[in-house]
Amino acid sequence: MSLPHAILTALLEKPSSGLELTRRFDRSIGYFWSATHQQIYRELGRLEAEGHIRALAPAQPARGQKKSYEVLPAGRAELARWTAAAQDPKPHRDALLLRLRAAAVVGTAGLQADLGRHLELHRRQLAEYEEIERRDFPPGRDTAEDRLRHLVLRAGIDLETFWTQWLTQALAEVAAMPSE
Amino acid sequence: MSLPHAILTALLEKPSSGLELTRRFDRSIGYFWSATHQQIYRELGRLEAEGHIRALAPAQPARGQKKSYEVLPAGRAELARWTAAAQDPKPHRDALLLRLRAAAVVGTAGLQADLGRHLELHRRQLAEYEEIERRDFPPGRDTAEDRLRHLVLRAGIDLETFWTQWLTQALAEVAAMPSE
DNA sequence: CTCGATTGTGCAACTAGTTGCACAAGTGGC
DNA sequence: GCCACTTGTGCAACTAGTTGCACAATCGAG
Repeated sequence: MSLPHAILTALLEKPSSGLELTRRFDRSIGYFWSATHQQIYRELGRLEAEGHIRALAPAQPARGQKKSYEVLPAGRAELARWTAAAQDPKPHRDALLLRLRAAAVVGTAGLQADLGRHLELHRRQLAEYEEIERRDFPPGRDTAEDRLRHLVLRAGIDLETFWTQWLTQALAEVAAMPSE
Repeated sequence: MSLPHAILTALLEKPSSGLELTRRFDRSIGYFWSATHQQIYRELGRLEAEGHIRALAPAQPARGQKKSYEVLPAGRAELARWTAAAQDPKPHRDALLLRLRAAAVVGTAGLQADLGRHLELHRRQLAEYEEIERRDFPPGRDTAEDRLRHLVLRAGIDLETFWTQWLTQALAEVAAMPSE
């Protein structure tokens, strides 16, 4: 139940419209929370109904027009409450690890190509995060907020680094046992 | 849509009853796929209806009794098909990273305790995986299946290692900015 | 000026996973 | 003998996330 809180965080960092939020969720926010535009619009509606956010009146109201939202005090309070509350980690599920384990039983035929594709995807993601790091966290800036945000980005970078290494090794293993 | 395939993999490794599966999902299978007993029973029913698995007749049939399942050829074929099929990685969501990012905006008050709790949980999980590694993968054994399964376990170990390190660092950062 | 592509917003239906409960059968203590 | 506890199985309702579609406004090319 964290999508509303992800949206509150994003809106506190910068008031945005649904589409702007969608873009930010695809970019930097994506490394700890992802959401489609449909989810986001639905949730914006709920948050507004609950009085946690409100739409900023556009210059000339018209249909099909950008609506920007800002967080109300009640929304900020809810986010602070949620952030401080104890929460159990969600169990993880990783289809790729499962497939490798399955391959130990039914054979590795056909697996290699997709492992390579995943490796490439993770490499690209890693490059993107490193680009964000260069742009948003140049050496020198050192406020408390920056250090926290940088720490979160580092998690994204280190995880992608791990996956590229692991997939490289997995590919080598699978290549060494042709189709079994 | 991978729970059925997780169950097929587990049953191929060793035919089991619903409860035995539940236990195995809580233990070693848990590091790449988790499921509750309710999910497992529901899915066993579906897999049986589809002709992918079948119940082994118990010695003396009675209600409320263990039913063991084994995989049929159709089930094995379906698992092989799924393993080889290209699949896009699922977007990840991590509430803890989100909370840290939120804390950069609304303050870190109250966060420290839960970070410590998570660190402890990951330490324990790590210890458990390392125990499994010692027990199931002693040096020397080297079949193809073993190498694949060991690789999967290594992913679990390395990820837990990463999280313990990251959380240690996060705790240090948060401690250095008291309540903000 | 107009038609097709893009931008921006949104509903509806579906799927997967979670939570809460129920109930039968066996097991150990008193 | 019976009551509380554990084991094993399962249904039903709910929640979160995904997929598929729709439709208005705007913008750029011919």
